[in-house]
Amino acid sequence: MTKANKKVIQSGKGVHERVIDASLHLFTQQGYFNTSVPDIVKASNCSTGSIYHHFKDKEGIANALYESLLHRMNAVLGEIEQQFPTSKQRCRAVIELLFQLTETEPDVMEFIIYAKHKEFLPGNNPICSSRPFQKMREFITEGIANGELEPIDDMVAAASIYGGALRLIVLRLDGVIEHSLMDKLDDVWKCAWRSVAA
Amino acid sequence: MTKANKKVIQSGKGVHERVIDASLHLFTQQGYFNTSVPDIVKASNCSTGSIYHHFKDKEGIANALYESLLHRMNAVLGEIEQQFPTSKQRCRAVIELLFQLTETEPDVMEFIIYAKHKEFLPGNNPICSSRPFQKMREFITEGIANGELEPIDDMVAAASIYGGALRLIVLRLDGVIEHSLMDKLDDVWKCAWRSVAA
DNA sequence: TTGATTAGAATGAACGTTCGTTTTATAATT
DNA sequence: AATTATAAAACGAACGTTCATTCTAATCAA
Repeated sequence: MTKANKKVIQSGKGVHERVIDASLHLFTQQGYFNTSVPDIVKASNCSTGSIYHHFKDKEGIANALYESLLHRMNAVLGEIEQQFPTSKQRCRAVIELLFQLTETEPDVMEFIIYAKHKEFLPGNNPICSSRPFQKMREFITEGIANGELEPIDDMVAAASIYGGALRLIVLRLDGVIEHSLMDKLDDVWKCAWRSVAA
Repeated sequence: MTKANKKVIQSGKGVHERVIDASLHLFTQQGYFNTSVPDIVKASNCSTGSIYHHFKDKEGIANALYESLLHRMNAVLGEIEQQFPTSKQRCRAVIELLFQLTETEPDVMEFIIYAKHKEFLPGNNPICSSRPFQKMREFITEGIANGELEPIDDMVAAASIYGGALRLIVLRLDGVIEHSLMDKLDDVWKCAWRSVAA
């Protein structure tokens, strides 16, 4: 890697957790292939041998990281499913979750969005980039099945909203459009969302 | 790389062009870091020395590839600017260009979208993923400046449409949502676009 | 012949991984 | 309670491999 990446994980946690934390940070900051195992060693405050005691190989770290985030994400999605009875409420909750994540845990969000990309993780893990969106589609499909949502228009509208949320996240991360315009778009999408799901 | 990637560039072209062609294909197929220089040697039917005679290093190949695509893209955008006088027409043309590219030259499109990602190209080249979108914003800004477009609503709407186009491309590439739904979304966006830019 | 281009073997640095050892934690025995 | 025994975990130097790059010889074009 290029320059010093000072963020060193505190030593209260165990090796597994420290490596996962460090990897999430390094992989999202520099990418998988730009992050060497020695980099992870330094950032996690663990030794090489210790890491290879807990993980099969470098790819194993990435997989464990993915599992960890998927697990967390599934837990949150499960809560949403429990807490909200209707499909509309659930969809809204997922969108709000995504909005919230972009602000509170950008690393996680970037991982969710980009993890599928060929050079972010070795191998193909199509699911990992789209878990919340998969769930979203489930909600929509169920809602249509039990008559909560109208078959065509609502589906398109909801999918449109969900697409909008994704777009917002992608663009915000990429810095393609500036923040003031982004805020206006936020309003547009929220307004559209309200009209569909209110 | 892992398996044989049979696509070999024809020998009618020169070294520079063959390497660029092969790199575009390999980088978009496998990614920059998964593509070794020997891979490029095989795919381009050039020798190692020949490649290093024409390019400074591997990163130089990626940069030249980027320059090449940027050049082509600027040419097309220039034509659009010449051909269409109004901002609305120009914006529409850019979107149509993007739609068209996803079908005729998926490699180029994938490059435009993903080139900025940390692991696709070394270094940061913020411009390269967003050239058409930059131009789009120019058109919008100009349109507002000379009164062609209404300051607030049209800007948001147009940006929304352009975001939609981007979203379509991203999602189609990722296969996140299936094609039938995608077609419906296409209709939604085209309809929205018509109402704004007609 | 001379300079530019091509060729591919040689090189050295960097990487992921392994391995023998040491340390720490837990259990068993006296 | 003190000592020994056993296992798990941590360590980091060393290894083999791969990669980008260089180098020297061969080839082509003028």
